[in-house]
Amino acid sequence: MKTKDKILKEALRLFNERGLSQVGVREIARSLDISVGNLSYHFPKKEDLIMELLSQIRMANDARYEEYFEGRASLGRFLGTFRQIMENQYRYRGVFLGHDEINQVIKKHFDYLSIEEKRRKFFHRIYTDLAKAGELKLAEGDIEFLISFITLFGRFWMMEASISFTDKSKEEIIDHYMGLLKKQLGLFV
Amino acid sequence: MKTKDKILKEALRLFNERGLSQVGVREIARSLDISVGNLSYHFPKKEDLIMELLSQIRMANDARYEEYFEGRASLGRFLGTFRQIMENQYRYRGVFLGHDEINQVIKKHFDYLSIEEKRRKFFHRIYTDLAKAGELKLAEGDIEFLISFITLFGRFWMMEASISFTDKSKEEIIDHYMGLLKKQLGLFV
DNA sequence: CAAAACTTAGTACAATGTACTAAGTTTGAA
DNA sequence: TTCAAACTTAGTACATTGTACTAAGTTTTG
Repeated sequence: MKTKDKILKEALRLFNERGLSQVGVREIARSLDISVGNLSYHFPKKEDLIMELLSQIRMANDARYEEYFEGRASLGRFLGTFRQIMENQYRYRGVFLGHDEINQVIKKHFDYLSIEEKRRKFFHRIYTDLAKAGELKLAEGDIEFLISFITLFGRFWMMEASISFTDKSKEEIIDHYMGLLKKQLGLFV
Repeated sequence: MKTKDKILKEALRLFNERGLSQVGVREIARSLDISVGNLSYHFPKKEDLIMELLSQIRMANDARYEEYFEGRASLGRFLGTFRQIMENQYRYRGVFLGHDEINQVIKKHFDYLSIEEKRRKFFHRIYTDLAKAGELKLAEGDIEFLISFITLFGRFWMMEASISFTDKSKEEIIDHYMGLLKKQLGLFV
């Protein structure tokens, strides 16, 4: 294997282990028994390394989608494709994960599992009450689904916004995401 | 205002401006015209500062939820509460945002808006085809909703997993999130 | 009034990303 | 085979970062 590929492979391994920001170029070089100068020859900046990994993900994902479009449209096929995408993302998880100080700080200082537990109970109560009051019609499993939805949603809507809506105002952004939440809950009215 | 509060306020302002990892303790001190030693007296570690801000968010949010629980259960009231939560999160967005190298790298090197556009068209086609094939029953606005959902979902399921499911295997994690996606799409079958 | 709380300026250290040099080695095309 | 390009090495250097400490002052408060 070419040194360049070795670097990419080992870097991804280390990123998956500890996260993007926790792995320095010196460590990647040390782990491969090559010099920093060598690594620097192939990837002058850490960014270049990350970019290469990102390109690999994109190419792999694009290939999956193209495969999908070649066949007939079916829910089963789509779900299969999406699962492959997820597997692929997981393979490169280090590129996406652990690069955030914040979650590390939270995990270090808060009893995060109990916060999670509390949050679940919170929403469970909210949805149960709404069902009792006749505001929502919830079947078996719906509550768990809605809890998962709002957990993911509440945690990441703002990151999503910072990526997708760079030029929108606070009000527009919040309106947009409130619209999503309303629509989602509206499916159970 | 006490110095401690001044520090918190200015730190948040800078974090909101450029993101957690882009603002150093020296800059916060300089910006306030106080010494690093002084800042260090109040917050020995940057983490301590972040923790304080996080606590403020939590307290504010908890207060909103408690208010909600004091009144009667209604969808409208819940949505109102959630909007307040979102406003609050937005106020502290710097603590959550921009702390990730990855999005900065992506935005710097890729034409991100066109990728976004392409992704939307991708999913638009997928859902339209599925509707035509009779696999999904989609009314006005449903497609936009599903696109927004899968965009958020596909981007953040893994981060969510890294927070919520620390002990689960890859297969279990992917199964769980595939379950959510199936359930969501199942609502339109 | 005295102690506690606060503030200052300054130093220090290890780690990081980045950048460069001068020298060798390997490899592939003419 | 030859020779230039591609690759690899070890080492140096620099600015920036989080973190930690000191010794000295000032302000606040019980």
